[in-house]
Amino acid sequence: MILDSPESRLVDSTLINFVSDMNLIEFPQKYTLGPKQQVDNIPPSPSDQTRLNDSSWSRGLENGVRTAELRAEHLVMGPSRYYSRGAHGHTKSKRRRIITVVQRQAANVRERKRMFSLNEAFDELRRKVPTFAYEKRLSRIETLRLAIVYISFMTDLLENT
DNA sequence: TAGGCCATCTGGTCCT
DNA sequence: AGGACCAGATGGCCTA
Repeated sequence: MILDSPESRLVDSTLINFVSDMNLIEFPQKYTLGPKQQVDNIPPSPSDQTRLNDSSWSRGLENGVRTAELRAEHLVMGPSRYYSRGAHGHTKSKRRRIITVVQRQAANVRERKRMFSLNEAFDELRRKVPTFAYEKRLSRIETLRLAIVYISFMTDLLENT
């Protein structure tokens, strides 16, 4: 967080104390980049333009493909259609929605895009909450909790000035 | 090695 | 009918 004006510097030092005092975040003993950053250098799949900035696209895709292969034996009742198993597998389902493999794949792509936009929002939120530069990347739950505390802190600050 | 975190797939439900 | 949203399941990666 870079702030230039005197007021901003005051707020900035306050924020540093705020972050230091917080018990919410457990600061790591080591501040080195983990091997996960190496994974981030894996080139994106050229076939999917929506995943250009997704760090774990490659391994996730491989994982997903394997998962899909494992489940295909149970879920695919034919060469090109998926059948719903119902809420508990054996109970009678209200509506059985039959979709084609193409529809299932399209739904998977939509879901990936949806999760990607969700993660973009998390990244934006990470940039808004104060952390030390050398701190490890906040997890999603840590980001949410820190944002809650940060908003409460700033609200109190405004009310008391 | 266990646990945390994450990406993805999947099917159910809701909404347009 | 089809898309959005959600939660459960699964497996990989990383760290203590």
